[in-house]
This record gives sequence, C-alpha cells and structure tokens, in this order.
Amino acid sequence: MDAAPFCTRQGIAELLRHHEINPTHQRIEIAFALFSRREHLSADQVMGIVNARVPECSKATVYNTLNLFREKRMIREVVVDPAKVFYDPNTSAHHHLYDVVRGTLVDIPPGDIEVTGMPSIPDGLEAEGVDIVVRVRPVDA
Amino acid sequence: MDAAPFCTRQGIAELLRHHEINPTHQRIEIAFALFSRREHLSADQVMGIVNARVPECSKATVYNTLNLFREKRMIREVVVDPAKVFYDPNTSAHHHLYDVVRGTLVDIPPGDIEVTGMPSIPDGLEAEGVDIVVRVRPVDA
DNA sequence: CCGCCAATTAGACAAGGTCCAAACTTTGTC
DNA sequence: GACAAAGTTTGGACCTTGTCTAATTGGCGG
Ligand SMILES: [Mn+2]
Ligand SMILES: [Mn+2]
Ligand SMILES: [Zn+2]
Ligand SMILES: [Zn+2]
Repeated sequence: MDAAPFCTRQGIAELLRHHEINPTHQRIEIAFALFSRREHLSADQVMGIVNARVPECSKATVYNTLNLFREKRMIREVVVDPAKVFYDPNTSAHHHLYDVVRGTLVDIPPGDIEVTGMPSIPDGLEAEGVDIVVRVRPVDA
Repeated sequence: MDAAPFCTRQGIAELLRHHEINPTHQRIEIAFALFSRREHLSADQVMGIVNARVPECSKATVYNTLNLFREKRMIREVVVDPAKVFYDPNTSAHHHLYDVVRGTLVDIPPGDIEVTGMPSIPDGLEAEGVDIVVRVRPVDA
C-alpha cells in the first residue's frame, strides 16, 4: 500500500481503473487536480488548474469527465451555491461548512455533527443520502 | 386573528407591510402565489403562476421581488438543484426532502430529524444556519 | 396639476452547463 | 501492418437561470 497513492499519475490511473474508467490523459489530469489537493473545486476551477501550464483539456471534456466521475461514484457533487456546483473527491460520509461570503466549502470533521432520527421516507421513494450544510459568514461582514 | 390570513390579498398585503415591504400589485401577486400554496417554487414557476391568466409581472420583477422577500426574511431560499433555486414561504426551522428524479422538494416534519452537536465554527466566522437535505429517488427508477 | 421618488419593464447581457457533429485515438481482427 | 469499429476529445453553437441598465410608469403629497 502506498503512503500517498493519489499524488502520482500512476496512483490516479489505478484509482480510475478501479472505478471502471479508462485512464486517458485528460481524465488523469482532472482526477489529479481533485485528488492531489483534496479540495472542493468547481468545474471552472478544475479547468483553470488543468490548463494552467499548457492547454490539456477542453471545457466539454471537463464537464463530461466530472459527470462521468460522479456517475461512477468516484467523486461527489455538492450543491450549495446557486451559481455553481462543487466536486468533492471525498466520498466518505461527511458534511460541509459553507462560507456564503467567500464562497468556500470545507469539510466538517465526522463526529462533530450528527443526524438523529432518519425521517420516514414516503412510499415509493428510497433515500439516496443526507446532506448537511452549515452556512457561515465572516463576523465583520 | 384570521383563520387563513394568507389566502386573501388583504392578508398578504398585511404580511408585506409587517416585513416593511410596500405592498404593490405585483408584490402581492407574487407573495400570494407562494403563501396561498405553501409550496416550494422556483422563480420560473412563480412567473408561470402569476402570469397564467393575464400578464401581471415581468421576469425582472419576479427576480427582484423574490430577492427582496429573501432579504427581508419573508421567504427562505433553498439551494438543492444545480439548475435552479427554490423559494420557501415557510421560514420556521425545518428541513427538506428532495426527489432528485422528479425535482420536487417537500418539508420534513420538524422532530422527524434533528442535528446533534453543532460543529465548532472556525474563528472569525459565525453560523448563519444549518440546512439538511435528504435526497430521495423513486424506487423503480 | 406638478414634481418627486419608488417600482416596473424590455431587452441586453453574463455565467454555468449541455449538445452535437467532426476529428482524433485506441483497440481488435485479419 | 491494414483496416474497421469503438471510445474519446473538441470547438463552438446553444440553452437556461439569473442580473443589469436605462427608460418608463405610477402613486402621492402639495
Ligand atoms: Mn439569488
Ligand atoms: Mn447552472
Ligand atoms: Zn467534502
Ligand atoms: Zn420548506
């Protein structure tokens, strides 16, 4: 077992294969942007990071690929800002703290917060997940 | 005290004044759409309802007015769908159940679900609120 | 009726995101 | 290797939600 498997292109390629995703150059770069930083990024931010040095990837591919990763459950989507979606390389159960002024999203350490009493799901529906978002703002603003 | 104060234009006008909002014709129609139905509506749905019989209100006014209502805390914004915002006439503490396939949002009866252990807010930030969204989907889909 | 200010409006604009047909790359087969 | 089929990427058109602006309307006090 590697110490930091997602800091190398090799480790990322392995991760992609594990999720039944063909590890192409563009997909590796996009996954690397997310998994090496372990941050919540918007599609636009991913685009910026991947193409920072040299153009690697078109806008269409960034969106296609993020949606592919989500379908394959390799990343998670976090909807919290009306203007854009965040993509989260951490798919384990955890919740979020959202700075509504700065527009930044950080994880809430698991255990700091918990849900008690799963609500009764109406007939014909099944639960897919529970999202908790703590909205915060700078004290002065 | 009226039995159903938000089912009449009179009651709505009163509500607007109570929130320091000048009760114009357009504002009354928009508030009436939300408060008489007690549903979660998108801006587009509000537009459709208000202008169903006869054109009452422009798109600009719908957006301006919903934002005004939100600023005055008369309604609440619910961000749950990447494609659009929902507006909620119920501002009391409660959480939501979101059907990701049908795109519909309903309230979770208070008490059915609860948060334990408010997470430690980082320095320089203050909590504004906690949103809980239970994502569900039809069993067959 | 006049003047003022609040409110509304049409339409241009911006940003996030999807779609499409063409081109390019990889894979499989002979 | 040659070729076909399948998979992937691409630019750019396109769509939707939402904002902005400059012009117009409307209520109201005097
Ligand atoms: Mn908004
Ligand atoms: Mn969008
Ligand atoms: Zn996270
Ligand atoms: Zn609600």
